[in-house]
Amino acid sequence: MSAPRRSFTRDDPETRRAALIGAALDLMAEDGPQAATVRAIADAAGLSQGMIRHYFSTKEELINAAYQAHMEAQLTATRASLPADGTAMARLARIITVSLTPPVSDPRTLSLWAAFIHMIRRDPAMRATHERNYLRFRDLLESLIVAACAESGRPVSKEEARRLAIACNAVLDGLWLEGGALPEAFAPGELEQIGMTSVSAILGLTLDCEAT
Amino acid sequence: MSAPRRSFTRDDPETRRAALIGAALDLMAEDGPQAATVRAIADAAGLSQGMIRHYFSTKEELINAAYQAHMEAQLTATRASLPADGTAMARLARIITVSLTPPVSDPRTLSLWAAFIHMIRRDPAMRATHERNYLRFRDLLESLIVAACAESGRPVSKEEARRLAIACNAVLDGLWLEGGALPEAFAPGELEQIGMTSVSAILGLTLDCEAT
DNA sequence: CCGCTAATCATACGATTGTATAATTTCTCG
DNA sequence: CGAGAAATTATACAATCGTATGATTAGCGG
Repeated sequence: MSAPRRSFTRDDPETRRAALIGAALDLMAEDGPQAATVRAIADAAGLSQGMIRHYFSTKEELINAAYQAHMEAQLTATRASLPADGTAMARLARIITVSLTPPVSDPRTLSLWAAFIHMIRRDPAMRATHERNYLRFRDLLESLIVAACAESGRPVSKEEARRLAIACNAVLDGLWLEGGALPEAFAPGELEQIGMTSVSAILGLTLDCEAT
Repeated sequence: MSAPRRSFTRDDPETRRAALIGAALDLMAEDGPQAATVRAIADAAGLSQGMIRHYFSTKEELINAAYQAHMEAQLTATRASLPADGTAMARLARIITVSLTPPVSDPRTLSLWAAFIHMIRRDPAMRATHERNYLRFRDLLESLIVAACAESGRPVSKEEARRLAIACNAVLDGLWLEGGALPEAFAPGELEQIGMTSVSAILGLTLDCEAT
């Protein structure tokens, strides 16, 4: 006589995949990549460990899907937060704020990014995903920069736009990195303010910190 | 009748520790933290796996020592590359170049940093090591900024110096990160040039790219 | 309402992990 | 030059890893 097998309900494959992906991301963000074992992931998703290989042909495939989902969500959230109307300057200011506040900028996101770096370096598919999303964000930033500069009567050349986008992106990345690694080393709002004035200085503009 | 045990020579404890640390760093940089198993580390160091627990009370202690050694080496190398004489502006320009070229800025270093980041978050000892080294570099940068600004007749307040140091450090970190993650996405010397002009813009100075 | 299919659970398996311990070799010192 | 201490190797061990497989149950079509 053995213990009864626990009951369960069937669910949509898409829902199950999303649950597994979410659990994997949570574990990697919280305790690093080595914490995301098949048992821990299944447990966190409230499923048995067999489900991972039922919905993904291998654990690595699940991790790849998780990375893709994470990057997609970040970029989509950033895009959605930008006001459709208003000045280009306001939109530029807004993307700076969004990039330097949770959920884009926080220890969890930084930890997650670090967890994926090695896979990015080795796996060509993940590398392609990374490059695509990085360039998409930088292009978005570059378009905002070009528009903001034009708005204030300072048109920039193509090469200059590229350099400015790389520079401003670096400021955001650097502040994002430092804020994520040492959250309490900075006063609330300090990183956003520094980001705002630094981008202003680099572009030769005056961004309003109050801009939404 | 069994195979003869392989011969060995005794060595200085410091040399052995350095060999194990170096092997651990190599493995983590190349294939990620999960590749740095006790067997792989000992193998790469040309020793048997027992040596790890003979020289370190646990594997985690070895990893901590490796992180400390890595950070120390980076900061020391950066410091050593700065000219003792010359203008403060030249020294500032120099630290930008050093921070954005190998061996400080390359995929290996980025990979290594990523491997350590989640340990930094969880382990208080590693967190302290990180915070100490990060602030030491930022203080160095800040002192150079203050000196360079004073040199050009623009004294800065204490609070302004802190903000400028954070901003310039962010530029360097961001370019370091992007260059490490996508090395071939940038032309040779491009990141250094962008770093130089960005820092110049943030500080309101004119740094010479030719400065040694 | 019943049986069939597939989703789900449970468990097993070999490989690998960090750690512990025993067996050996090297070197130092009287 | 020979014995004792320390360094080093080799092996064992329990835990855990990703994967594989078989048993069971939920939900749907007849």
